[in-house]
Order: sequence, then C-alpha cells, then structure tokens
Amino acid sequence: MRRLVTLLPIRSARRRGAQLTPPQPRPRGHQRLESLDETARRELAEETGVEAGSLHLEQVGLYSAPDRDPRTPRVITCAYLAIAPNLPSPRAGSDARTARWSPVAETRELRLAFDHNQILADAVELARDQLQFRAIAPAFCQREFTIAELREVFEAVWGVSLDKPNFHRKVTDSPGFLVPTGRKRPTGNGRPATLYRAGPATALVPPMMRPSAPAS
Amino acid sequence: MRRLVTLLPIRSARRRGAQLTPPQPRPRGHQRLESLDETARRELAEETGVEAGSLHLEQVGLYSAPDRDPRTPRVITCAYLAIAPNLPSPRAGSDARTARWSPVAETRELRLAFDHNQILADAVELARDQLQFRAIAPAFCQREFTIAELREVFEAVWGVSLDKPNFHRKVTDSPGFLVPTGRKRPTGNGRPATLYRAGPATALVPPMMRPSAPAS
DNA sequence: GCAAAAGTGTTATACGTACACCCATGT
DNA sequence: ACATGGGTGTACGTATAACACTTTTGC
Repeated sequence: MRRLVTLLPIRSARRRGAQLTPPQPRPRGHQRLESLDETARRELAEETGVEAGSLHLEQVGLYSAPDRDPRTPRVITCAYLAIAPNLPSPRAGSDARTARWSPVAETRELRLAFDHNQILADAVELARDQLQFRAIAPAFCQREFTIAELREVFEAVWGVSLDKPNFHRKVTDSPGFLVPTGRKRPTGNGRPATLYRAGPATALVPPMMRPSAPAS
Repeated sequence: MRRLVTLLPIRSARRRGAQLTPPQPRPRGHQRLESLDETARRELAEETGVEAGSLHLEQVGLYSAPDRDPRTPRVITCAYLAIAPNLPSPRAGSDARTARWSPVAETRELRLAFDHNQILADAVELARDQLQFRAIAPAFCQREFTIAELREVFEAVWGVSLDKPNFHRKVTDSPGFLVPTGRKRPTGNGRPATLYRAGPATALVPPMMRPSAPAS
C-alpha cells in the first residue's frame, strides 16, 4: 500500500520556519538567509533523510486565522506539499517524534490538532488536482519505474481504479512524459514490464482526467 | 477594454498586513485580531472602495526569497488575487498613490519593482486556471450581465477569441452557473440580450477548456 | 427592408471508455 | 501447456469545434 503523508508535529513545524515570526538566531554561527521553500526542503531532508534533489515541493497555502492555535494567537503556518518516493520512516529521536505515515484513503479519519485536518485535506486535494495536469506522478516512483507502478500512484491518490490498457496509451502517448530506458523488469509472473524514466515534459497533454465517481 | 489588475505600492503592501512581520499596533484602540484573508479584504475595500461582499479573494502564494527586496532582507509577502467588477480608480491621496489599472494583455510589458513582475504573472496565471473550472467569471461582471459580457471576460483573461454559439450553450447548459432574470437589455443595435445573474454553482461542469493557441 | 447582434441547429471530428485480444515470461 | 501480468486493437458513445441558419431589435 502506498503511503503518502507525513505529519510533522507543531513543535517541529515552528522550528523549521513554517511559522512566520522572525526566525530565532541559530546556535552555531553562519546563519545563511534562505527562502521558506529552501527551509522546508532542508528541514524535510534533515528529518526524514530524503535527498533534496528528488523532491517535488509545492506551497499549499497560508493559514492565519487568529484563533487557529488557541494557546497562542497569531501563529501563522505556511503548509507545503512534498512528493517523493520511498520515504523512510521518520527518525526516532528527531524532531519528528510523532511523525507517521498514513495511506491517502485514511487521511479523512485522522484526528489532528488545531486546523491540521483542514491543511491536510487541502494538501491532498492539491495533489489530486496537480496529478491531472502536471507531470509529477513519476516523483512518487523510483528513478526507473513501470507503467503499472505509475498507475498505482494515480489509483492511490485518487482512490479509484483505472483501466489498464487506456492508462498505458495515455501516458506513453503524452509527449515528453516518459522515456523508455530499454531495460525491462521481470515481474516474477508474466511478461516483463519495460522500464521508464521521467521525461522532460512538465505538463501532461492531454490531461489525465480524474474520474468523477470512485470505481470498484 | 476590460481592466483587471491593480498594483498597490510596497509601502501600502506593508501596512495592510501583506508583510508577515507582526502587525504594528493600530492608532485607534480595539485592535481586533484578523486573518490575513480578512486583512486583505478590509484593506482593499478601504483603499479602492470595493465593498467586501462582492469580492472573490484568493491566495496566490508566499514570496520569501531573502534578497527579493535588496534594501531589507526577510521581507515576506503573501500575494492575493481579487476578482471584482467595475472597480473605481484608486483614490488619489490614499496609500495606493501609485496604484493603477492595466489590461491583462499588457501586464507582461509592465516594469515593476523587485519580484512583483513574477507575482503578477503568477496571479494572472492563477486567474486563467481558475476560470476554467470555477464559476468565478460572473464576479468580473455586474450583478446582472449578458452572455456576451461574460464571454468578454474569458476572452480578456485568456487573450483569445471564442466561438459565440458554442460559448452560449456551454454556460447556459452548465447546471447552476447562470440564472436568467427574465429581463432583457437592448443592445442599441440588434436583438436584445437576456440578462443573467450568478447561480449557486461553485464549479463549472463540464469545465470551460482554454484553447491552447490564441485565436485570431 | 436591411444591418446587427442574440440565439439555435447540424455535422464532422476527436476523445474517452469498455473490452476483446495478443505477447512474453515463469513454472 | 498454462497461468499471469504486460501491452495492442477495435468499436461505440459522448463531447467539442466549426459554421450555417433563424430570431429580434433599431433605423
């Protein structure tokens, strides 16, 4: 089952610059100024071990309701959506002590603090939308992947099941989306699947339309 | 010609809460806490005279590159996109002293300070995308409008020309998008157009796909 | 009547969907 | 040989685009 969501605790979220009050001076010298995007990328790498290169990062939005944290007014959070393959479990003992993975289908049942359920819902919805038009699906996979693995990404994020033959055509016909590596991967049982890498295209043309009703 | 963009100066952008440093205490007492969305809505109303009710407001994004304002590091801006009809000219003598209107087609030629060209481009791109799927186009019009006026919105924002008959069907067939008022407006020359109001629908189904290449 | 703008009908084409079918491999 | 999963072909329904056509007004 594909896991897509990590939840970093509030304490960590504050330290990593997600809160927009001026940052505390860092203990060891040489405090280089960085954008929030860079901060999010660096801290996520530090806490989960994901190398920054293979990481698709995107702003979800700014959450600034004055009473969103009843303990302290004026806590403002900028939420990010990260897309990456093969994420390791959050490191025990790190800031992300209570971080965990959750399948997309179960995110609605989670009970998070403050407005984090809303933030998470917005992030999932953003991922679902982006998947239709942008060529970000390979970011969920290894550097080389099969069409079936790519299809599982769409099925997991959208919570639907897609027609295998039509999906195959759509992704292979989309210009610049996939480049075959020439290699094949034995499936153990059945014909081996050809391996692909992410192509140069940034958009998916024509778009992969998301079915309205969840299929069986 | 339809004008869509207002540019508020930096000085104003700071005071209205677009900068995310803790807000200065306001001179007259009773400083109610508000979210950034509320701040943007209130300040835009104060400076342009747009009543808050008929205003579609949306976050564009957060701009936090450390050197985006070379005079002061760490100036962070949350940009908003506002959609409203019939905007009056910015008030002389107000904070928005250098604010002005610009047609969408000419926004690429503008020379703005700092990263504001990028912010403006992002906002226009957001408006273009949203127009396809959300029922926000009537927010550009008066409370009652004709199909032709609605079509001019799409043509102005997208920079294309659309087929009149097909556009008419699409918008009238989209359930809950438009409600006819029963009244008609004489065009001066030709058959009078029936007037519509914005319907309850929030999404445009099916979406109004934006043509890829600009038509003649 | 004529011009002009609103609105309707009609047709060809493109697209997505469903599903039958073939291909390549392990046992 | 046969089961299994990868991949291709094909037919059908629906949506879109292009444009001819009708309707309603002012002059």
